[in-house]
Amino acid sequence: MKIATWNVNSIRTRLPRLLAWLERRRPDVVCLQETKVADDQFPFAELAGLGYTALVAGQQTYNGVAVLARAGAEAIARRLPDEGDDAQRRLLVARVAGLTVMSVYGPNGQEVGSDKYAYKLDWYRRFRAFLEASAKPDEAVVLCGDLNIAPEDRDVWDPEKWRGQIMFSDPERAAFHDLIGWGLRDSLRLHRQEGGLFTWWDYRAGAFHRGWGLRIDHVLLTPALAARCHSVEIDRDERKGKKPSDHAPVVVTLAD
DNA sequence: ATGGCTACTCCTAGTAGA
Repeated sequence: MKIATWNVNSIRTRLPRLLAWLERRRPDVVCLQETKVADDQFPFAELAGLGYTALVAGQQTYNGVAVLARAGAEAIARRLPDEGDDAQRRLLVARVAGLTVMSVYGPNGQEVGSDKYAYKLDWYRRFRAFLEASAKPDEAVVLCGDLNIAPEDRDVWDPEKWRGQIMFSDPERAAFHDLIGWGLRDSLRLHRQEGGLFTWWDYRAGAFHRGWGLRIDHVLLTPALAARCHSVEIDRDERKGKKPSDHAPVVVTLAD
């Protein structure tokens, strides 16, 4: 079983690449972030053409998450419990093939010390409480998404330059480790220990070409699923070519 | 070559991303 996560940075702009990638990769479940589209404009028909049903929690212009599945899928939650109808769409929880799948788009935070940074830390506090209230570590839970946090020095192209900056500040890293502490494993680190494994590269200054990346997109697994995790791949090729997202997909393979 | 931002909007300038 293949489970993937990809921040597509607009599903409408990325649709040709997304469809080609789905045809080639054939993942069973895909968590998408930054779809940037209202639910009534989501490209359901194009995805159905490849055999995928889509659950969506979208909004116009900003944010927006989705779960694509080749099997039947049921939405469990589309926002945090304390949020209203006007909430930023950053969370979709689904039941798919006996798994609880969470597509998460963590807030960016803009700059350490800003209002958005405070929102980011508060969002993670509230998400952590939701996780604890709605799931158990001995269940089959897959937390996928663009968390906008690089957990460790080896996840950043230049740790000294990034230390204390947005996505790499100590409180953000603590928020990530607090998720791990609930009972999740960082799937990539089950298999790969080296640095330089990045999932995001800035569009500017030829960052991809120069290897200036961060690992901020993650697939976290509860122990029962970690034991079934064969491999984790970052599809760097999706960052190449015409009109790429600034994020690459991450694909996890689980034994059946 | 993997290339020097991109995508959005009550759209041509301002905001957000990370």
